[in-house]
Amino acid sequence: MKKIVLIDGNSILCRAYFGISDLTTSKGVHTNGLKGFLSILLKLLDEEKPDYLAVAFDVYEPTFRHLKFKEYKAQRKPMEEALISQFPILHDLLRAMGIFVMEKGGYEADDMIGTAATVCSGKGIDVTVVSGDKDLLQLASDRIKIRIPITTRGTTVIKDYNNAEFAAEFGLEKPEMIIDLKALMGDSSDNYKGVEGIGKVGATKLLQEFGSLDGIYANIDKVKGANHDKLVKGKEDAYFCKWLATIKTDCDFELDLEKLKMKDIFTPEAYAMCKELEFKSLLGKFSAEAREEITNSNNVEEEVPEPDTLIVRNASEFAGAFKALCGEKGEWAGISFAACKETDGFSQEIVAMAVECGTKSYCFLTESKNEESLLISGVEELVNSGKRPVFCDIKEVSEKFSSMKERIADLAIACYLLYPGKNTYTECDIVRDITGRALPEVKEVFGKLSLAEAVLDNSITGETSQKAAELLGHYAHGLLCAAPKAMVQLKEKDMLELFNDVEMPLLFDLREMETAGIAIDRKALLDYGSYLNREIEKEEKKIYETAGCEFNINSPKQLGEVLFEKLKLPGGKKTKSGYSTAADVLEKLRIEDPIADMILKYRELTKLKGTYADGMVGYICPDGRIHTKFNQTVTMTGRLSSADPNLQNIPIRRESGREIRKMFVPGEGCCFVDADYSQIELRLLAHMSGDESLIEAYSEGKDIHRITAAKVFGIDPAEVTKEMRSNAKAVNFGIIYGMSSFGLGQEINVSRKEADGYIKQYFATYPAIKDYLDSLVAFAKKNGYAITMFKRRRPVPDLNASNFMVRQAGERIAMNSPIQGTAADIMKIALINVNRTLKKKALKARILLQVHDELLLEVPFEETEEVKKIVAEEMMKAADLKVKLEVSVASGSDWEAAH
DNA sequence: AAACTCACG
DNA sequence: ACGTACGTGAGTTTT
Repeated sequence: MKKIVLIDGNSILCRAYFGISDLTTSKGVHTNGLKGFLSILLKLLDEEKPDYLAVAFDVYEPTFRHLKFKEYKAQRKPMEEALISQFPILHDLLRAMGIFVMEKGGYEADDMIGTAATVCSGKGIDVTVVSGDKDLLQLASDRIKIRIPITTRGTTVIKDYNNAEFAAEFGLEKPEMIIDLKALMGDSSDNYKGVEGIGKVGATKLLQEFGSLDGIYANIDKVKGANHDKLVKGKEDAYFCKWLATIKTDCDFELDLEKLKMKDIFTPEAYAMCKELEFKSLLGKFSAEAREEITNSNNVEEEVPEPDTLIVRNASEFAGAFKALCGEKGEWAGISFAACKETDGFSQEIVAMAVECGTKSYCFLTESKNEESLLISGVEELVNSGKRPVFCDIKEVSEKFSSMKERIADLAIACYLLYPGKNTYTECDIVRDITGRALPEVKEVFGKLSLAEAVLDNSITGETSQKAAELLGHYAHGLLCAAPKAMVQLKEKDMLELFNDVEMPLLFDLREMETAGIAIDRKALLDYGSYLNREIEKEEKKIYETAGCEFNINSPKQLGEVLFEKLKLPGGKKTKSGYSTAADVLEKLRIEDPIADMILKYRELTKLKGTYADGMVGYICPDGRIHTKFNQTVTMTGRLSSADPNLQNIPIRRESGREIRKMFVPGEGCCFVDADYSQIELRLLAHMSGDESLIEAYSEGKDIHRITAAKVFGIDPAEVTKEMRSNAKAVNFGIIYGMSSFGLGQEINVSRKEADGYIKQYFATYPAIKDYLDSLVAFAKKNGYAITMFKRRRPVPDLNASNFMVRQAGERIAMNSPIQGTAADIMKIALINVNRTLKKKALKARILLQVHDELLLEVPFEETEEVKKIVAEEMMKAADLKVKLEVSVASGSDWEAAH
């Protein structure tokens, strides 16, 4: 049996466009709709594996049904430019993929699909029609399946309809009855009203009784009550809408199935377009041949001619090469390198390094540790001759270059400041974003091999390492070209200080923290792990008994079935693939069934064991310490992130979890000093909004949540109850998050309306805050980005989006980012200054961790008091605000005790 | 690879 | 009628 897929191009592109938040290439081409379209297309092809494929588009002509309806044109909003611009690109992309595009002047996509579907099903071909429009459902039959993708939260689920499924959803017998349904109820998205006063429910009832529109009017006397008059009055509209909604199945065009035959869509042309559109995740799907053809035909114009990279394998020639580089003109030395992991688990060894200055380019390949140090001193020489080395992502080897840290620029970080929110900051990304030049990714050239592995490849021909050296040369060249441009862009955006005085120095401090690592009590961890194991087994047994069956509690799918089907507990669908079993749902089920508590307990225990007890053990290095990575180019707001393992989410809120925290311990002869900002974000809100009453509350050292509660509830601070205070606290948090009444209500378990009252009261109490938050949204709307006190920017998408949800999300981002981001800036400054002071005073204390508003240090006992003072002071004076930045400092013999 | 859940600020 | 707090990373299951 042959199979054909017919796609309604207009409708799917529009759906994708409105379903996915704005996305542009580095050149500003909008691609969100295209991306969504492609992901739907690929998913479909994967599922359907059709023999034939066509995508239909409208070609607008005045003969179109909907245009004949006068109001259509008048009331329908014009399509946005960002959407319109994606149509021609989609056409090109489909052609590049060898996919047949169906379009013919005077025909709507609907009608061509209707016709093609009818013709094909007549020929005994299975038909799948894909559209975002439910009108198409009228075509459904046993041989014609309609699939409607629904994009929510950036992801797409495809809903299928054949005869039976249609009946189940609409309560109507035959799919073609949707025409009459629409005739009666109208279609708001296409802006026609049908019979006034009759909606979905009424229309369905009428059709169930009379079978069709004709049936209703033939028996109009049998219709009683208000509906009778409505129907009589709206008869003309109804038949007009019926005509509008009816899809033609007899268009006059030839369907040449030969042209619709599926071929390989991953062509070289498609590869070129995907690359241009920066659909990186897609590139991997193309074969090597498809990629090859295009890289060869890819000749970009060069501003600076790229010198050939000379490969230097002989250590005795290293010095001469560096000397030659020193003699070149220009401020910058572009440097790319390949490094491989050492056995200690956190160091790296540089095995190859390409350096380009002016017109000379060398790639040094090392054979021993000794040669690595020759490279470092070579770079030092370059710096001494006045050059500034420019790297991409130097942090993990930065300690090797610490003698010249003031001169180094890391373009990965520059690029992060200029374009935060990108997934990666590889040489290729940076060079493309800053200079527009395309370079191949390591992955594209070497596949699974890392760059260092390619360098070290010792096959007889040496071809692989040769290739790696050349690639490094290209990267060094790209960095050299990009460096001055990046600096200009930073200057234009007033971020040079942030770059030079905060982010660049910080990188070296972060590396010191990573290198220091933190000691953990391995035995205690293992003991706790086995204790947890016993508890988990107990809880597991109880759950199986209560449920009356054994199942995988970790599987939300199975758990959902047990809770909501077997045990019939109340709770509807919440996620797209079934029931939600998240903590807040289970929380509400506690009164219904004790199993909810058991599952919560089980989750708590397994989380502790899996992620923390067992999880941490796997990260302990030979030195007995855990060396996390502090990522500096990940978050949208300017915060750091921690990974491998994440030490910024070690439990603290619950007693059982605090046990884990107790196992983080100081090294020999040391204690921990822990310092954290108290309510830094709220204090920043007070400062940045300039709200007098909030500033005053802080300067008088008052309990801010209590004060807020008193003001919001209009009572004396002394009368504030525990519950009122905790609700006010939630309001204060909500403000920082750009709160909605729904979200607040959810959080503190009151109705949306009640929450709305709190918010109104809050803003009445602190009017300057309302004005300030509005001004943040206005700023972002005007400029397209949010900004922190220290000039860090974050693009804010979609403040003009037509989709209400998307727009609201944008507003929350506009309000939250300056606050969260400024707090992050201040902590970074504090961290740098603390470390600087420790070194100046030749103290042995070391910073180990940063947890957003907290610093954890390992301090020799004798330094404790001095370090406590230094940390508190440096943190407090990291920024000069209208309110004092309060810092609480403590010391202790484990992390829990010190906090 | 994506979805879900949950740990932290 | 929609379906919601801001910012992360990791482990498990499902596709």
